[in-house]
Amino acid sequence: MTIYDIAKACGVSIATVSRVLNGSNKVRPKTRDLVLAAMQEQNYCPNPFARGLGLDSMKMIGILCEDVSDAFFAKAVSLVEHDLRERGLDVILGCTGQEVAAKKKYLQIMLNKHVDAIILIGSPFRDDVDNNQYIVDIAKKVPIVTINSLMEIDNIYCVVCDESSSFRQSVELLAASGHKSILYIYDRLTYSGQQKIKGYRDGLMHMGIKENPKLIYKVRHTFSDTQALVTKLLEENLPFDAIMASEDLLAVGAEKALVASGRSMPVIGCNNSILAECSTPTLTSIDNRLEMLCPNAVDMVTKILRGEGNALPSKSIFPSYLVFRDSFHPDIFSKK
Amino acid sequence: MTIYDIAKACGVSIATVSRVLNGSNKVRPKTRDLVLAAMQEQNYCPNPFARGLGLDSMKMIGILCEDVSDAFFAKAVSLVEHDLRERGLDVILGCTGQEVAAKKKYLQIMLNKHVDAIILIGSPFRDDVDNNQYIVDIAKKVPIVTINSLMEIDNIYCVVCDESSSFRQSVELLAASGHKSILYIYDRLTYSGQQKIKGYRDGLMHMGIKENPKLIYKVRHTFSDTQALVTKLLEENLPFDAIMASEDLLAVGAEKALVASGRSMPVIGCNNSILAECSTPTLTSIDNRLEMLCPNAVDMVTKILRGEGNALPSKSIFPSYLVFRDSFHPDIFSKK
DNA sequence: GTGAAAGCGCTAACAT
DNA sequence: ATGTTAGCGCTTTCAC
Repeated sequence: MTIYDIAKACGVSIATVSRVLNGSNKVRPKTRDLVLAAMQEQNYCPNPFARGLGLDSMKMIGILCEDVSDAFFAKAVSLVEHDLRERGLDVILGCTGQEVAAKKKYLQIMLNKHVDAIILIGSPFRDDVDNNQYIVDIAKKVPIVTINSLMEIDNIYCVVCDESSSFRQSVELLAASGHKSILYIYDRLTYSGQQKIKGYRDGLMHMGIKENPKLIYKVRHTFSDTQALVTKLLEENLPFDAIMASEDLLAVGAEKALVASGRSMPVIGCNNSILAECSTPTLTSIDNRLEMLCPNAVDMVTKILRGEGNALPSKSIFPSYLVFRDSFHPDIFSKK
Repeated sequence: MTIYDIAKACGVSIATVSRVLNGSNKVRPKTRDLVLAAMQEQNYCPNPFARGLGLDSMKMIGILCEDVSDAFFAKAVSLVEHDLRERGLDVILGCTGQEVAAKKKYLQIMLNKHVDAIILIGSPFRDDVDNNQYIVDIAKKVPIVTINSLMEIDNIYCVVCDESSSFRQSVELLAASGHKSILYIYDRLTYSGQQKIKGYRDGLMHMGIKENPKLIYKVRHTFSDTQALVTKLLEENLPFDAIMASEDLLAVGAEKALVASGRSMPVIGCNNSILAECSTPTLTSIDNRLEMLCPNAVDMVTKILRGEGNALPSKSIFPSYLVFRDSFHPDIFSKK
């Protein structure tokens, strides 16, 4: 079933069929209806490869993230996919893992597949000169929209959440309620990771608290490692009276350690994920607004594809906010 | 950069270039090396659309699931993507949601995109005659491999986990340790959902326990609804002394209700997800072996694409197993 | 073993 | 408003 069959059936040329296919207005309504009817009847569907060949586009958007099995990325992919689909855009998914080499490979794969645009979720590159150069080159060939990652590169549009301010606010609320020795646990210093710790430090500074390097720990991105760490710190009697973590997963590990040791203190996580709801106590968490970032990113993509890229902000910053649950509430956790 | 450029640079015809591109053996090694070198040097990469047009294949596999933001689907997608990628196959992702109409639409989209195969994760269709007919038709046009869904349809290969037996085993272990009034909470009766409840019932029967319909509840796929339900049942003094749930998410909700009410009894979930590790108490859960199912499914896809489909089992069944954690251990939970 | 040439199904410039 | 035709970049007969 090709354009030729439809043309023949309607007694018109393939050009006319192609026109109605592409919604050209240079076709008489009556003819259009005729063609449309034939398409309907014969259940015609244009060959995407042929179309791709001609237009150099198959209306596919590459989505790259480190790991869809992670709740944060999974949610982002889900939101993005939904919105892209609504606009008739298909999603080709790549899970890069954390290695820079693999990420480059994936970008190249997307490029080779001639995707119309790439949405990068999370911070895929370090700020090494080399790596930046690489992505600069890619961005020259295909528009890139990043979600929660910031880079000042031509043809790259960044949609980020200002997590920093909520981290800062958290510190301030904790300090205001008497908790000034705040353990900070993080796993990685991606763009987002840097913003978070910056917020933590800003908060300390603003409250006139001197940063204590012994209260800052880097762990692997696992629940159990964090649990083990906090358990150890508690045993060592490291003096801290609150815990903040860069991710819910880590925060939950910390909570487990607290519960096991019979201790209690405020804990604040980030991502406002299902883990925050399920954990015990339920976890106060920073919501980084994927529900806003993702649609916004998709919106940018569609505008870029319409050629309206130059009317778009290179950075869009959304506010984050704190969702209070049992692990910390500003009212109830004041030290007496 | 096209095949013509390479041909010109090597002083051969495009046919020869095409041959080395496709690994034909009808080309002299020396010529091959020449062409290969030129490709390397000029950084040539074949246009996938043109290739697609000729071969009617872009080496893309459609992956369909209801919702990647769900931990179970996310894990499956992650595993499948990884293995497909290893074989040079790309993933085009579709999140269908639960409505049958949407699922049909997505299948059609994949068909229209001329994917080489479709991997269906979870049970997408009910067993209505109509719906089956629909997927029968699709399966005639593109091979389908399902993960954790069973349908006896030509050209559909099913890779499933026998969750039933672990549900049965769970009931038996519970009963053996004195817990014979087992609350069963489920959200949906997909293929997998049916197997699970069947296992529950088989277990009861095997242990000579009469099934009590008042102990079986259907809830929405949310943590909080389950929590609310169990809280209510506890308040009503419904007599049950253990809880099984079709999913970890529900089981965690049940645990929350128990903890809040100060009660304690065995709880068993399913999926062995991160939730099972993070919850309090940690959740005994049934592992449905995605790590085995997914690679197996991908393996089938590659074989089908090589034309070895007829040498493949139409159903592959993997065993599940119980992972014991704090919420139930056969040794420690015996009623005295 | 290699080349010439005919498609694959569509888009778009050009002609009418 | 509609038709003709030349590509798009590759695969694949069919000759040689």
